[in-house]
Amino acid sequence: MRAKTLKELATRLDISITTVSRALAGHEQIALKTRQRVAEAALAYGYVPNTAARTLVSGRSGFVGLVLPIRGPNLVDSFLGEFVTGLGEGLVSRGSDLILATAAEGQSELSVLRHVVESGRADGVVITRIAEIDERLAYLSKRGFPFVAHGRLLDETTSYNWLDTDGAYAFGEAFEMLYSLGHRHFGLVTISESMTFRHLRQDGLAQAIARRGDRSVKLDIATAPRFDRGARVEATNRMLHSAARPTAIIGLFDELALTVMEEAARAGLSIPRDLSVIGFDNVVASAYAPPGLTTFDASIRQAAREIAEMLIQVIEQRPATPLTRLLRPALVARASHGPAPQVQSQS
Amino acid sequence: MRAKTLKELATRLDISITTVSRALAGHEQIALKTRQRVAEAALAYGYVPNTAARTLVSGRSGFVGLVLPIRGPNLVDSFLGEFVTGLGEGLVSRGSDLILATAAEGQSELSVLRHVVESGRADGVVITRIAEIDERLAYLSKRGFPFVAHGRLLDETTSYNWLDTDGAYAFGEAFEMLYSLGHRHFGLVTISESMTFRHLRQDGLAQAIARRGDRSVKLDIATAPRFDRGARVEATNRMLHSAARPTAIIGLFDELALTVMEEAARAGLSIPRDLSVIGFDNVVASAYAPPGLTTFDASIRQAAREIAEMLIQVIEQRPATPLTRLLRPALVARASHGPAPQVQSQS
DNA sequence: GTTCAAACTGGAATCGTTTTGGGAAGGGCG
DNA sequence: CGCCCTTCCCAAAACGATTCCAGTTTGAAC
Repeated sequence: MRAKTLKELATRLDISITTVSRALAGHEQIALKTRQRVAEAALAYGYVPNTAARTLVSGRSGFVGLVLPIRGPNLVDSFLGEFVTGLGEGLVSRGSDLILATAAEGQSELSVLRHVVESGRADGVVITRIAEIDERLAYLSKRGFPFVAHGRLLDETTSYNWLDTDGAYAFGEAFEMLYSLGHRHFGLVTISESMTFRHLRQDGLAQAIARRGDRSVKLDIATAPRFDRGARVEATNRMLHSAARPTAIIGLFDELALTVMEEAARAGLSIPRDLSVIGFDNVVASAYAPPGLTTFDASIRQAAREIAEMLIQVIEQRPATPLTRLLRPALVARASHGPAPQVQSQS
Repeated sequence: MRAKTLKELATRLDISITTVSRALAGHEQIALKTRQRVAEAALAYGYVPNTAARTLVSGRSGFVGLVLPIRGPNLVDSFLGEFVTGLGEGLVSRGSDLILATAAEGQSELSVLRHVVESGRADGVVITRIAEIDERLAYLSKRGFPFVAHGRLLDETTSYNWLDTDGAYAFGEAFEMLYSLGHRHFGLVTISESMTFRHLRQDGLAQAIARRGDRSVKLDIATAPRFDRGARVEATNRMLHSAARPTAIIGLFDELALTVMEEAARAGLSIPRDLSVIGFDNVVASAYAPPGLTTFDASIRQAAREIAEMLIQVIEQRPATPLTRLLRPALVARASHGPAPQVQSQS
């Protein structure tokens, strides 16, 4: 069965192609009666305009691209799953669809991005997990191609469209809450890659500690590569089994905090009695991992939905000044934090 | 910056458009020297063919569509995350990309599918989670549009391309293993939706029980809607706290089994001492949930990769007889199963 | 009955690529 | 030197929708 064309529909209606096209587009200049007649016929005949032809002439593809970031064991982890869900929701309401482009083995993410852009497959793209020096961002900016970044550069002079969740704020809050619960010895489980969100969050924590000005506060840091689960577990355990174990551990994001909880349980520690754990993101799994992870809600899905809307706006209106949006994450107090245990080695 | 066209490239090279097009496509009839010259120039100039134009004339979009199934709280759950990952991997190696189409609020999955198909956005589609009476399958078959189903109908007379994991086999094996460990009282946590995989797995279990012919074997079934976590937890707890609790519980898929483990832990039961739990799918999380879920490896990612390859084959070659592939899932023995506890009410 | 604007419709060009059906150089052979 | 056969290249016609620039009708006004 061949696809139905505008021409066929026009022949059936004994009307010119032009008129049919206009009628379907709802132009005022076409008589209302004609428009209705055409609309009915199109529906009955099952006509759907050919995307390629439309794209070719209009220059709009109706697609938004997302290049899947460099892979872990799973390209689509819990974060990305929620993110994609939100994007999809945000886009569908505006009539766009999502292209998921994957980098092949040994192919750089940038080259995939470049291909998506240059081939006109998409009208705009979303990039996530911004690195300190982000070549994707640089390329898109220079190219003048519509995009919205989830996250932002440290350098505030470059201007582009972004949406971010205020990690510095959250980590400051986390410290304050734990401090007021009596904690003085903190642990941070983080990643070795230089993503900007890592810096923002860590700086937020460091600044909060500095603000407090209490010399008795100690901070241990455990680092492991983003996708190396083995190394992460090992780093976590080194921290958990060190002579002076922190009484509160903060994970750079939920996955790390969840690992801490698992390993702590394995080591026979009771949470939150022996150890407080706090994460960031509020991934779905965080609610179910016993005893329930206290975390900050980055409302990933909602954020992605907003990103989709921003991007549509950028595509359609090309605003002169960049759109930026900083979301303030809310604390989700579950059961993984509590007062600091009385430790002998400390006052 | 406007996109680069073939014409511009041809002008630069002082060669006709035709020749450039052919040279890039690697036609034999173009002198090797010319081909190389063109290839170099294209690279240097940064030329990338326009997808829309190419699609229009060739009738191939280079896209494969996946309509996201009816939503739970998350469109992209752990299963779908792995599935999408595999699809992406399988497609990229063949030069295709993935379109993720989402159904808008109140829009049926079928209508989205129909739109994707009729508008020529995709050359083929993948459908997953087949229902007993599946209108998507019916539509695509009738329309003669290339597709591959993940899962299959119960009725074996309809013919189409599918790949499935042998759930009946797995559930039979699960029973046999547990039976030989002394279990006689079984529980099954399942869903209320009539997906075919549910029937296949349940039937596999029922048949294995029947084959054994031991009248002392008992099977309790707890049912809850697929996406209603509250109901699922409740159903699980009814089973766990019933007067005669099963000694072994099988989850229709990992997520259900994981819930059983969580609730069992909450109820103070020790796994596998007090209760054996077995799942199906081998989702990533199953390895990390304490004490490690024994499950069957549906190798979702690998399966999706194969589906991608099958679909490409269907698109390119339109084979006369449908491609079908039944994968045999392997048991992944972790720590959630063991010998049946000595219960007083049983021998 | 003519004129003119308003209301509606149509022809043809356009988007960037692939492909069909030739056509012009170059070289070997008689 | 002329003929034919390769080898290499090109002009033009698709593909299906949008849109510019007119062209035709209709109906009211004079």
